[in-house]
Amino acid sequence: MSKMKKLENKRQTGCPVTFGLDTFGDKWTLLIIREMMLKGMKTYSDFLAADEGISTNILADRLKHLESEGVIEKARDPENGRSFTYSLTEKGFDLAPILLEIVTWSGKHDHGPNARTGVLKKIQNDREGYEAKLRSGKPG
Amino acid sequence: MSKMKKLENKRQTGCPVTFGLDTFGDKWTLLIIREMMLKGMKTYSDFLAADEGISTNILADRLKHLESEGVIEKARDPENGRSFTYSLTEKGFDLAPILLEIVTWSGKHDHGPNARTGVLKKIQNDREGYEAKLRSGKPG
DNA sequence: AAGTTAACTTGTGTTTTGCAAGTTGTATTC
DNA sequence: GAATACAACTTGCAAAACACAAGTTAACTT
Repeated sequence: MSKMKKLENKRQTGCPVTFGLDTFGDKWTLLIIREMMLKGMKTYSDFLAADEGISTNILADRLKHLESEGVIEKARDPENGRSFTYSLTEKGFDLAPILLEIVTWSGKHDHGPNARTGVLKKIQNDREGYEAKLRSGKPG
Repeated sequence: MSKMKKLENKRQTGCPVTFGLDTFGDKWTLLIIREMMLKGMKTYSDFLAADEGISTNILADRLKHLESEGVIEKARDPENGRSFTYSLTEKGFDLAPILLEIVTWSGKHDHGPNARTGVLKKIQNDREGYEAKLRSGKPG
C-alpha cells in the first residue's frame, strides 16, 4: 500500500506542461521511450542493458507507470515464452515530436567531442518521413 | 563540497536525448522554463508562487543549474534594487519547440475536466507566429 | 531433475526532496 | 537613523526516491 506514488502525484492543475511532465517528465522515462522508439528495444533486459544503466527496481516502476498511463503495452513474447515485449501505443508514438525536438535542441547545443548526430541528420533530411517511419514501428 | 551534483551527473554518452535530459529533464526545470516563457515570470518569488509549489531550496538549486548551463541569465532588477530578474538566453528560448510539443501532446491526451487549452489553441492557430512571439520575449 | 534465462521483488545504505525556520542584503517607514 | 519589511536565498531535519546487490518465480533447455 505504498505504491501508486506516481498516480497519486498527478497534479490536477490543468496545465498541459504539468500534465505531460507527470506522465513522462522524469529522468528515466523518456530514455525508455527512446530505447523503444529509436532503438527498437522491446524487453526488460533490453532496457536494463541501455547505456545509462537504469537500476532494475526503477525500471520496473517506470514500466508499470507507463503502462498504467497507456503509453506502452505489455504482452507475452510470441517467440520466447519466458520473455515479455513492451510496445508503444499511439499515445506513446505521439511522443515522437517531443523526442525529435529534444534531439534537435541537443544537436544545436551539444558541442562535446562525442555528440552523436545520426538521428539529427535524419530529422534534418526528411523530418516528416522519419517521424512517419518511427510511428510505423520502425526504429532508426 | 557536496554541490555540483547536476554537473558531475552529466552523462557523456553522446546521446542527444541524454544530453537534453541532463540539462532540463527533471520535474521542476521545465516548469521554471514554462513560467518564464509562457507566463513571463522573472523573479525568484514569482517562481515560488507557481501553482505547483516548488520548494525554495530546490528552486535555488535549479536556477543555479540552468544558469550554469547557459539556459537562463541572472541580473539585478533595474526597477527594484532588492530583486533579481532571470531571463532566458537563446539556448533557453530554443526550448520553445519542446514546450509546444508537450502542450500539443497533452492537448490530445488530457481528457480531464479542467484541462486548459489556451496555449494549445494559439499553437494550432498560428504555430510559427506564436513561437516567434515567445522568442521575442513576449509570453502568452 | 538440474541448470539457465527473463523478469521482476526485496533489502539496505545513500542521495534527493519537501517543509520550516533562519540569514543576508536592500529598500521603506517612522 | 532605527526599526520594519521585502526579496533572495541557506540551513537543518525527516521523509521519499534512488542505486546496488541479492533473492524469488516462472518458463524453457539439456
